[in-house]
Amino acid sequence: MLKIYNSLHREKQEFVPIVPGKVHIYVCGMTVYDYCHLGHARVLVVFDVVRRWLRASGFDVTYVRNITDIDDKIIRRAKENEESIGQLTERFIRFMDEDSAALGVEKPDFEPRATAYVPQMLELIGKLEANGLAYQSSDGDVNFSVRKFPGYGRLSGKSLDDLRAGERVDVDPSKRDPLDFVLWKRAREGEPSWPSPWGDGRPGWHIECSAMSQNLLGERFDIHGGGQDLQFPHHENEIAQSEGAHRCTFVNYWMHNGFVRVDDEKMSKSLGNFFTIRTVLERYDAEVVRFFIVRAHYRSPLNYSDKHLDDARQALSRLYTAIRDLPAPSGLTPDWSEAHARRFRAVLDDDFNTPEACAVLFELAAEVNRSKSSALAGQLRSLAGILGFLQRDPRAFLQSAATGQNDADDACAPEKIDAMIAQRLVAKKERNFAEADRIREELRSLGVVLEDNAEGTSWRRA
RNA sequence: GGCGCGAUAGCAAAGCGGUUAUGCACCGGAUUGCAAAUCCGUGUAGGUCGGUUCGACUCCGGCUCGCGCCUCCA
Repeated sequence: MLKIYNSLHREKQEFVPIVPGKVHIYVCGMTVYDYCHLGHARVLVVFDVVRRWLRASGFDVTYVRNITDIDDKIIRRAKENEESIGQLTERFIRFMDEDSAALGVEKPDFEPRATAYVPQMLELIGKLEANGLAYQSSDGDVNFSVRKFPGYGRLSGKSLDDLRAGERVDVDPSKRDPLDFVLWKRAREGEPSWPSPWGDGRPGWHIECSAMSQNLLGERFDIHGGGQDLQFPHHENEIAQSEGAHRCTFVNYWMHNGFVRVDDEKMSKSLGNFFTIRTVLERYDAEVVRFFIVRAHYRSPLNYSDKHLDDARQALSRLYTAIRDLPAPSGLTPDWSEAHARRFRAVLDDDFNTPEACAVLFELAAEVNRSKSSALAGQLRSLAGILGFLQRDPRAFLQSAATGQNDADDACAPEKIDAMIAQRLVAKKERNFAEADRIREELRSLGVVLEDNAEGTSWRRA
């Protein structure tokens, strides 16, 4: 029985899908005007794991992750770059696809783009107006009237009056309440716009997700996810819009992943302390980055540093080492009756406890090392596969370049390493251990570790 | 100011009212020509002050410190 921590109720709840056997998930994706950073990597990976686990649990999952391809920052960036909005967004969508593929994140079933759903947004705004929840202000924008929606603030645990007291932005005098948010922005010179009953303009940010989720998943669906920073105001506003228009519960389970931090501060664009995924991938294996993310609980903060990634690499190496010399094809289905698999299932069913699931994998790895059992090695591989790792050829992983190293570097090329191993073997046969050790030390200084065993000598990168 | 989250060993990170988390690092032993890998084993915890309890890292309260949201943000 799966339990999910529901942000809406601040407690773990038994997961009951709306339609038995089916799960509909919507996750807020990226605004595509720049490279994805590690914070984005975390949302991508966290909900990829959620999706994989639901599927492994037998659910038929429909997973939607949207793309915001029109907003203030996109317009500004395109102007700065002197390119069209389409050129800018297409490029960063491609980069996002590359980054997520590298991290082992499966493509969502649907990746709706905001610009393709403007008619649906207008329809939704029309409903809100008809329900007395939207009004056009004197400056032409259409706003949502938060005071008219009784449940406003429930998800974020805020009351309108508390929010008011903490007001930190200049009040827009055209709004009836300072917290009213824009549904439709009137057209401005030099900005893209669409025709609408309220005049030419473009959509506000929040209305996108309400329109796209409704069109792809229905007026009510199972799980809505996103980063913690979207809880307020974005998700609060989505609830107000969707429930205000349809008069029914919008989402049953709200899930929010914790932030990635740098030096105990949130990694964000505004703070300028972010690392892009591709920068990190220049120095670390993508699977290591994924493992680093999965090893922490999705709701906890995750501190980024080279040291932590080095640690993750060592840990993942242990798992790959366990299956290195045993025939364990990838792509197997776990034997769910086996003890480790049962524990693995139990901990993931408890609000996706991936750190505990990793602990189970390490215990299983120790068992594999003791027993040399191919069946257990296959079990290890198939369980790890559910979390999206341990599917590569173990040698390929262990011999892949570690931090700051490069396969193209002559001294580190595999052929060169093999040649030196052959030389060392000759020295060993002649019982010239001084020479054998010298060669081993030379490789060691190049970051290559030799391991002698019954079958011969194998190597890996430190 | 309002609302919320957290404080676990050298580092990272979980569960749990009493019995080994786990990984990295470290130490001892086995193994090895010596190593590495692996196995066996030891050690290192639970911010602070109280309370509940036969018993608390785990529940409750105060305090201290840190973080987040309240403005765009995954």
